[in-house]
Amino acid sequence: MVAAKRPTIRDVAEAAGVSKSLAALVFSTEGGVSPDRREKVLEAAKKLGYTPNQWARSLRSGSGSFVGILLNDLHNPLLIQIADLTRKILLERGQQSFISAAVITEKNGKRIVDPSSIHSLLDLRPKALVIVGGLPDLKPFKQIPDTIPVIVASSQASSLPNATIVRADDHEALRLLVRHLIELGHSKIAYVGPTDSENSIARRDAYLSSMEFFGLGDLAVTQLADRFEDRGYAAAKLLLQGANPPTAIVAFNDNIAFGVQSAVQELVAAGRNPVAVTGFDNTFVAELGMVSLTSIEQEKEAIAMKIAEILTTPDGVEDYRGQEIKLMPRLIARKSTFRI
Amino acid sequence: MVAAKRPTIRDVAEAAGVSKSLAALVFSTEGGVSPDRREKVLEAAKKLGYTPNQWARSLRSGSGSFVGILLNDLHNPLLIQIADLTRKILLERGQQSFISAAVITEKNGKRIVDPSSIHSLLDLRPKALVIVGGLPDLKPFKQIPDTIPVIVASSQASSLPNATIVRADDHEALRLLVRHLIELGHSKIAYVGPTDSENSIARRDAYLSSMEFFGLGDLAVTQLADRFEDRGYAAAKLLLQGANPPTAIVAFNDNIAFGVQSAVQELVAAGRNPVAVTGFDNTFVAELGMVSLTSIEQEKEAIAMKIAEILTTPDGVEDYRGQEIKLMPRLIARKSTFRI
DNA sequence: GTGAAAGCGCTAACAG
DNA sequence: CTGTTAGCGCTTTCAC
Repeated sequence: MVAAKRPTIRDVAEAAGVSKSLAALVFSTEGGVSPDRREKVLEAAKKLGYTPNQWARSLRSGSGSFVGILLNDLHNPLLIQIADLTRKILLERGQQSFISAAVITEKNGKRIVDPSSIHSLLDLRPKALVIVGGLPDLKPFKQIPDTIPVIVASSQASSLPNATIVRADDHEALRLLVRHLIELGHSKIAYVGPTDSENSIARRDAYLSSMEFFGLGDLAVTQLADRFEDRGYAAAKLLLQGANPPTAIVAFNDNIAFGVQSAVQELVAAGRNPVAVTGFDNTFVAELGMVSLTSIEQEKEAIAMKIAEILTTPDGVEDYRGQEIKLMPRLIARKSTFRI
Repeated sequence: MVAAKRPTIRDVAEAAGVSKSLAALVFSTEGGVSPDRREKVLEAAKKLGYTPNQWARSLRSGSGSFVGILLNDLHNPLLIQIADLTRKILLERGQQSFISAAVITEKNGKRIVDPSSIHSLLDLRPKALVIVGGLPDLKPFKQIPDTIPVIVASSQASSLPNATIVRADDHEALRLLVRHLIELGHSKIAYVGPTDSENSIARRDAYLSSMEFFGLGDLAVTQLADRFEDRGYAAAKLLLQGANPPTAIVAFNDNIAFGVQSAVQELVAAGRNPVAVTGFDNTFVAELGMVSLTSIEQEKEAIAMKIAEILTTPDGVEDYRGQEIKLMPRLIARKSTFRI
């Protein structure tokens, strides 16, 4: 709260005794200005605390020099970590980025999209856009002009045919989970999760085909649950109180798994045998000693690194346009899974 | 990915057969345009999918019509919730907002401030700025010009004398916690937390004065711990393995409390008596059945509501300038605290 | 190498 | 009520 107003290029030019355009040249090009004048301008800029207004810049030049990052769910620690890592790597490589969120999550977990914030970010004219995480429906992003490349992280995006997709291989992840449980002696392995999006349907299908793959197709059971803890809790109760209950439950994500864990914990307190539980995303909560949830690490660093690489390589965005990059997931075993 | 380019006011004007300025008038004022022409313009706008570019608008008019929200830690669920709630209420009241983050949190928890993103948001010329959450040092925000009002949520901000502060009353919160534990029969109540910021020092002091207030001043013990789970774990180990260990531990926040809980859990597994644990912030993790942590609810909705009220009331920002608004916190008792 | 002038998309102060 | 004009902060021809 100090300067009444940011200094403009004009202020700098005046202080340096040159024209506005010359001062501008100093900040936008390498050469073209005589060393002594360049020096003078930089000095004046420093004294005044001048930084170019990048928005005015992108307004004039049609496209800015920054990458826009759009976070689709502030409440999902996985997405936050991917976004933060991406930002950090880009920063290290000298690539400016600007992060924003288009989605407001309500207390009940309903996500409302604010289309004007998508507009707003686009109006800033990013040179590329990174969309982190999925939505039940990615249609709001169809308004993105073809001229700006899009990278989608950790989600499918069939409605965005030109986008580059970087995400973990769900089929491989589910195979890891099912195999892990089988190795621990389980066979009655159930699945709990939503089917409200491309992502969630694909993951459930991956569960089914993994069960099939390991010869357990007949034992496959799926139970619907929205992506929140209490829904996982309810779904698990349903499964475990039914006839022929599973000995292991694979949850769509960590959040749902936490609910499943609560349900299991209650039943154990009532004298029942424990049930193995697995999550997905390996959020920081899964790691907590009190929770200790076996989960799937989506290799957030690798995802972030890949995104940064695409964005900072010449022609990177061109080369990967429309492609889907699947990264190997990793299983993190914790106390929630055990030998039967 | 459809339109090659966003339509401008010119395109609309042309399509409607009027001048650019007349078309502009339709979007910026209520009256001043004849009904039939207004109709024509709106129709053309709809057909072309035109939306005003608000950044060009704020560039020209010196100040935009939106409120900037700056999130200081994407990894703190409390701050996210406050930000999201604020956004939602503002949206309902027709007040545009634009959210961004100036801080990148590294894996080890270190927070690095990207000053250029503060610049960037300021260059957008928000009509007001909401800073959600604190930092070890709020100095990077000193660059905010006096002309734009600042509201700080859930943090102190003595370095920003003109800012309005909306936060929970820490003294009251600590009084609630200590009293709760005393009522459960505890007296050896220790405190674990950092002292790396105004906030954290104030909270520790609030603990000390609460202990004093209840006549337990001689039993007060504080143990330093950075704001991360593993630091809480280590600090708790230290406390509990020392001579005359506490029967209850008050943690600076939920995150640290989770670590404390892990340490307690381990000792219980080894045959020791359980120790009561309390957190602060009532994040969604505290609520999980596996965790069930007694915590302090900062009344996020009340905070968000107050912020929205200040921002949407005429002269609201003026009336509250430089003031600190303390809201009553609420204790949420869960299984982590019990009768001794 | 340097400066003048035009213009990004918009608004605000004018004149018709 | 309508249209013209100038200009936000910047870049980018284009002459000098």
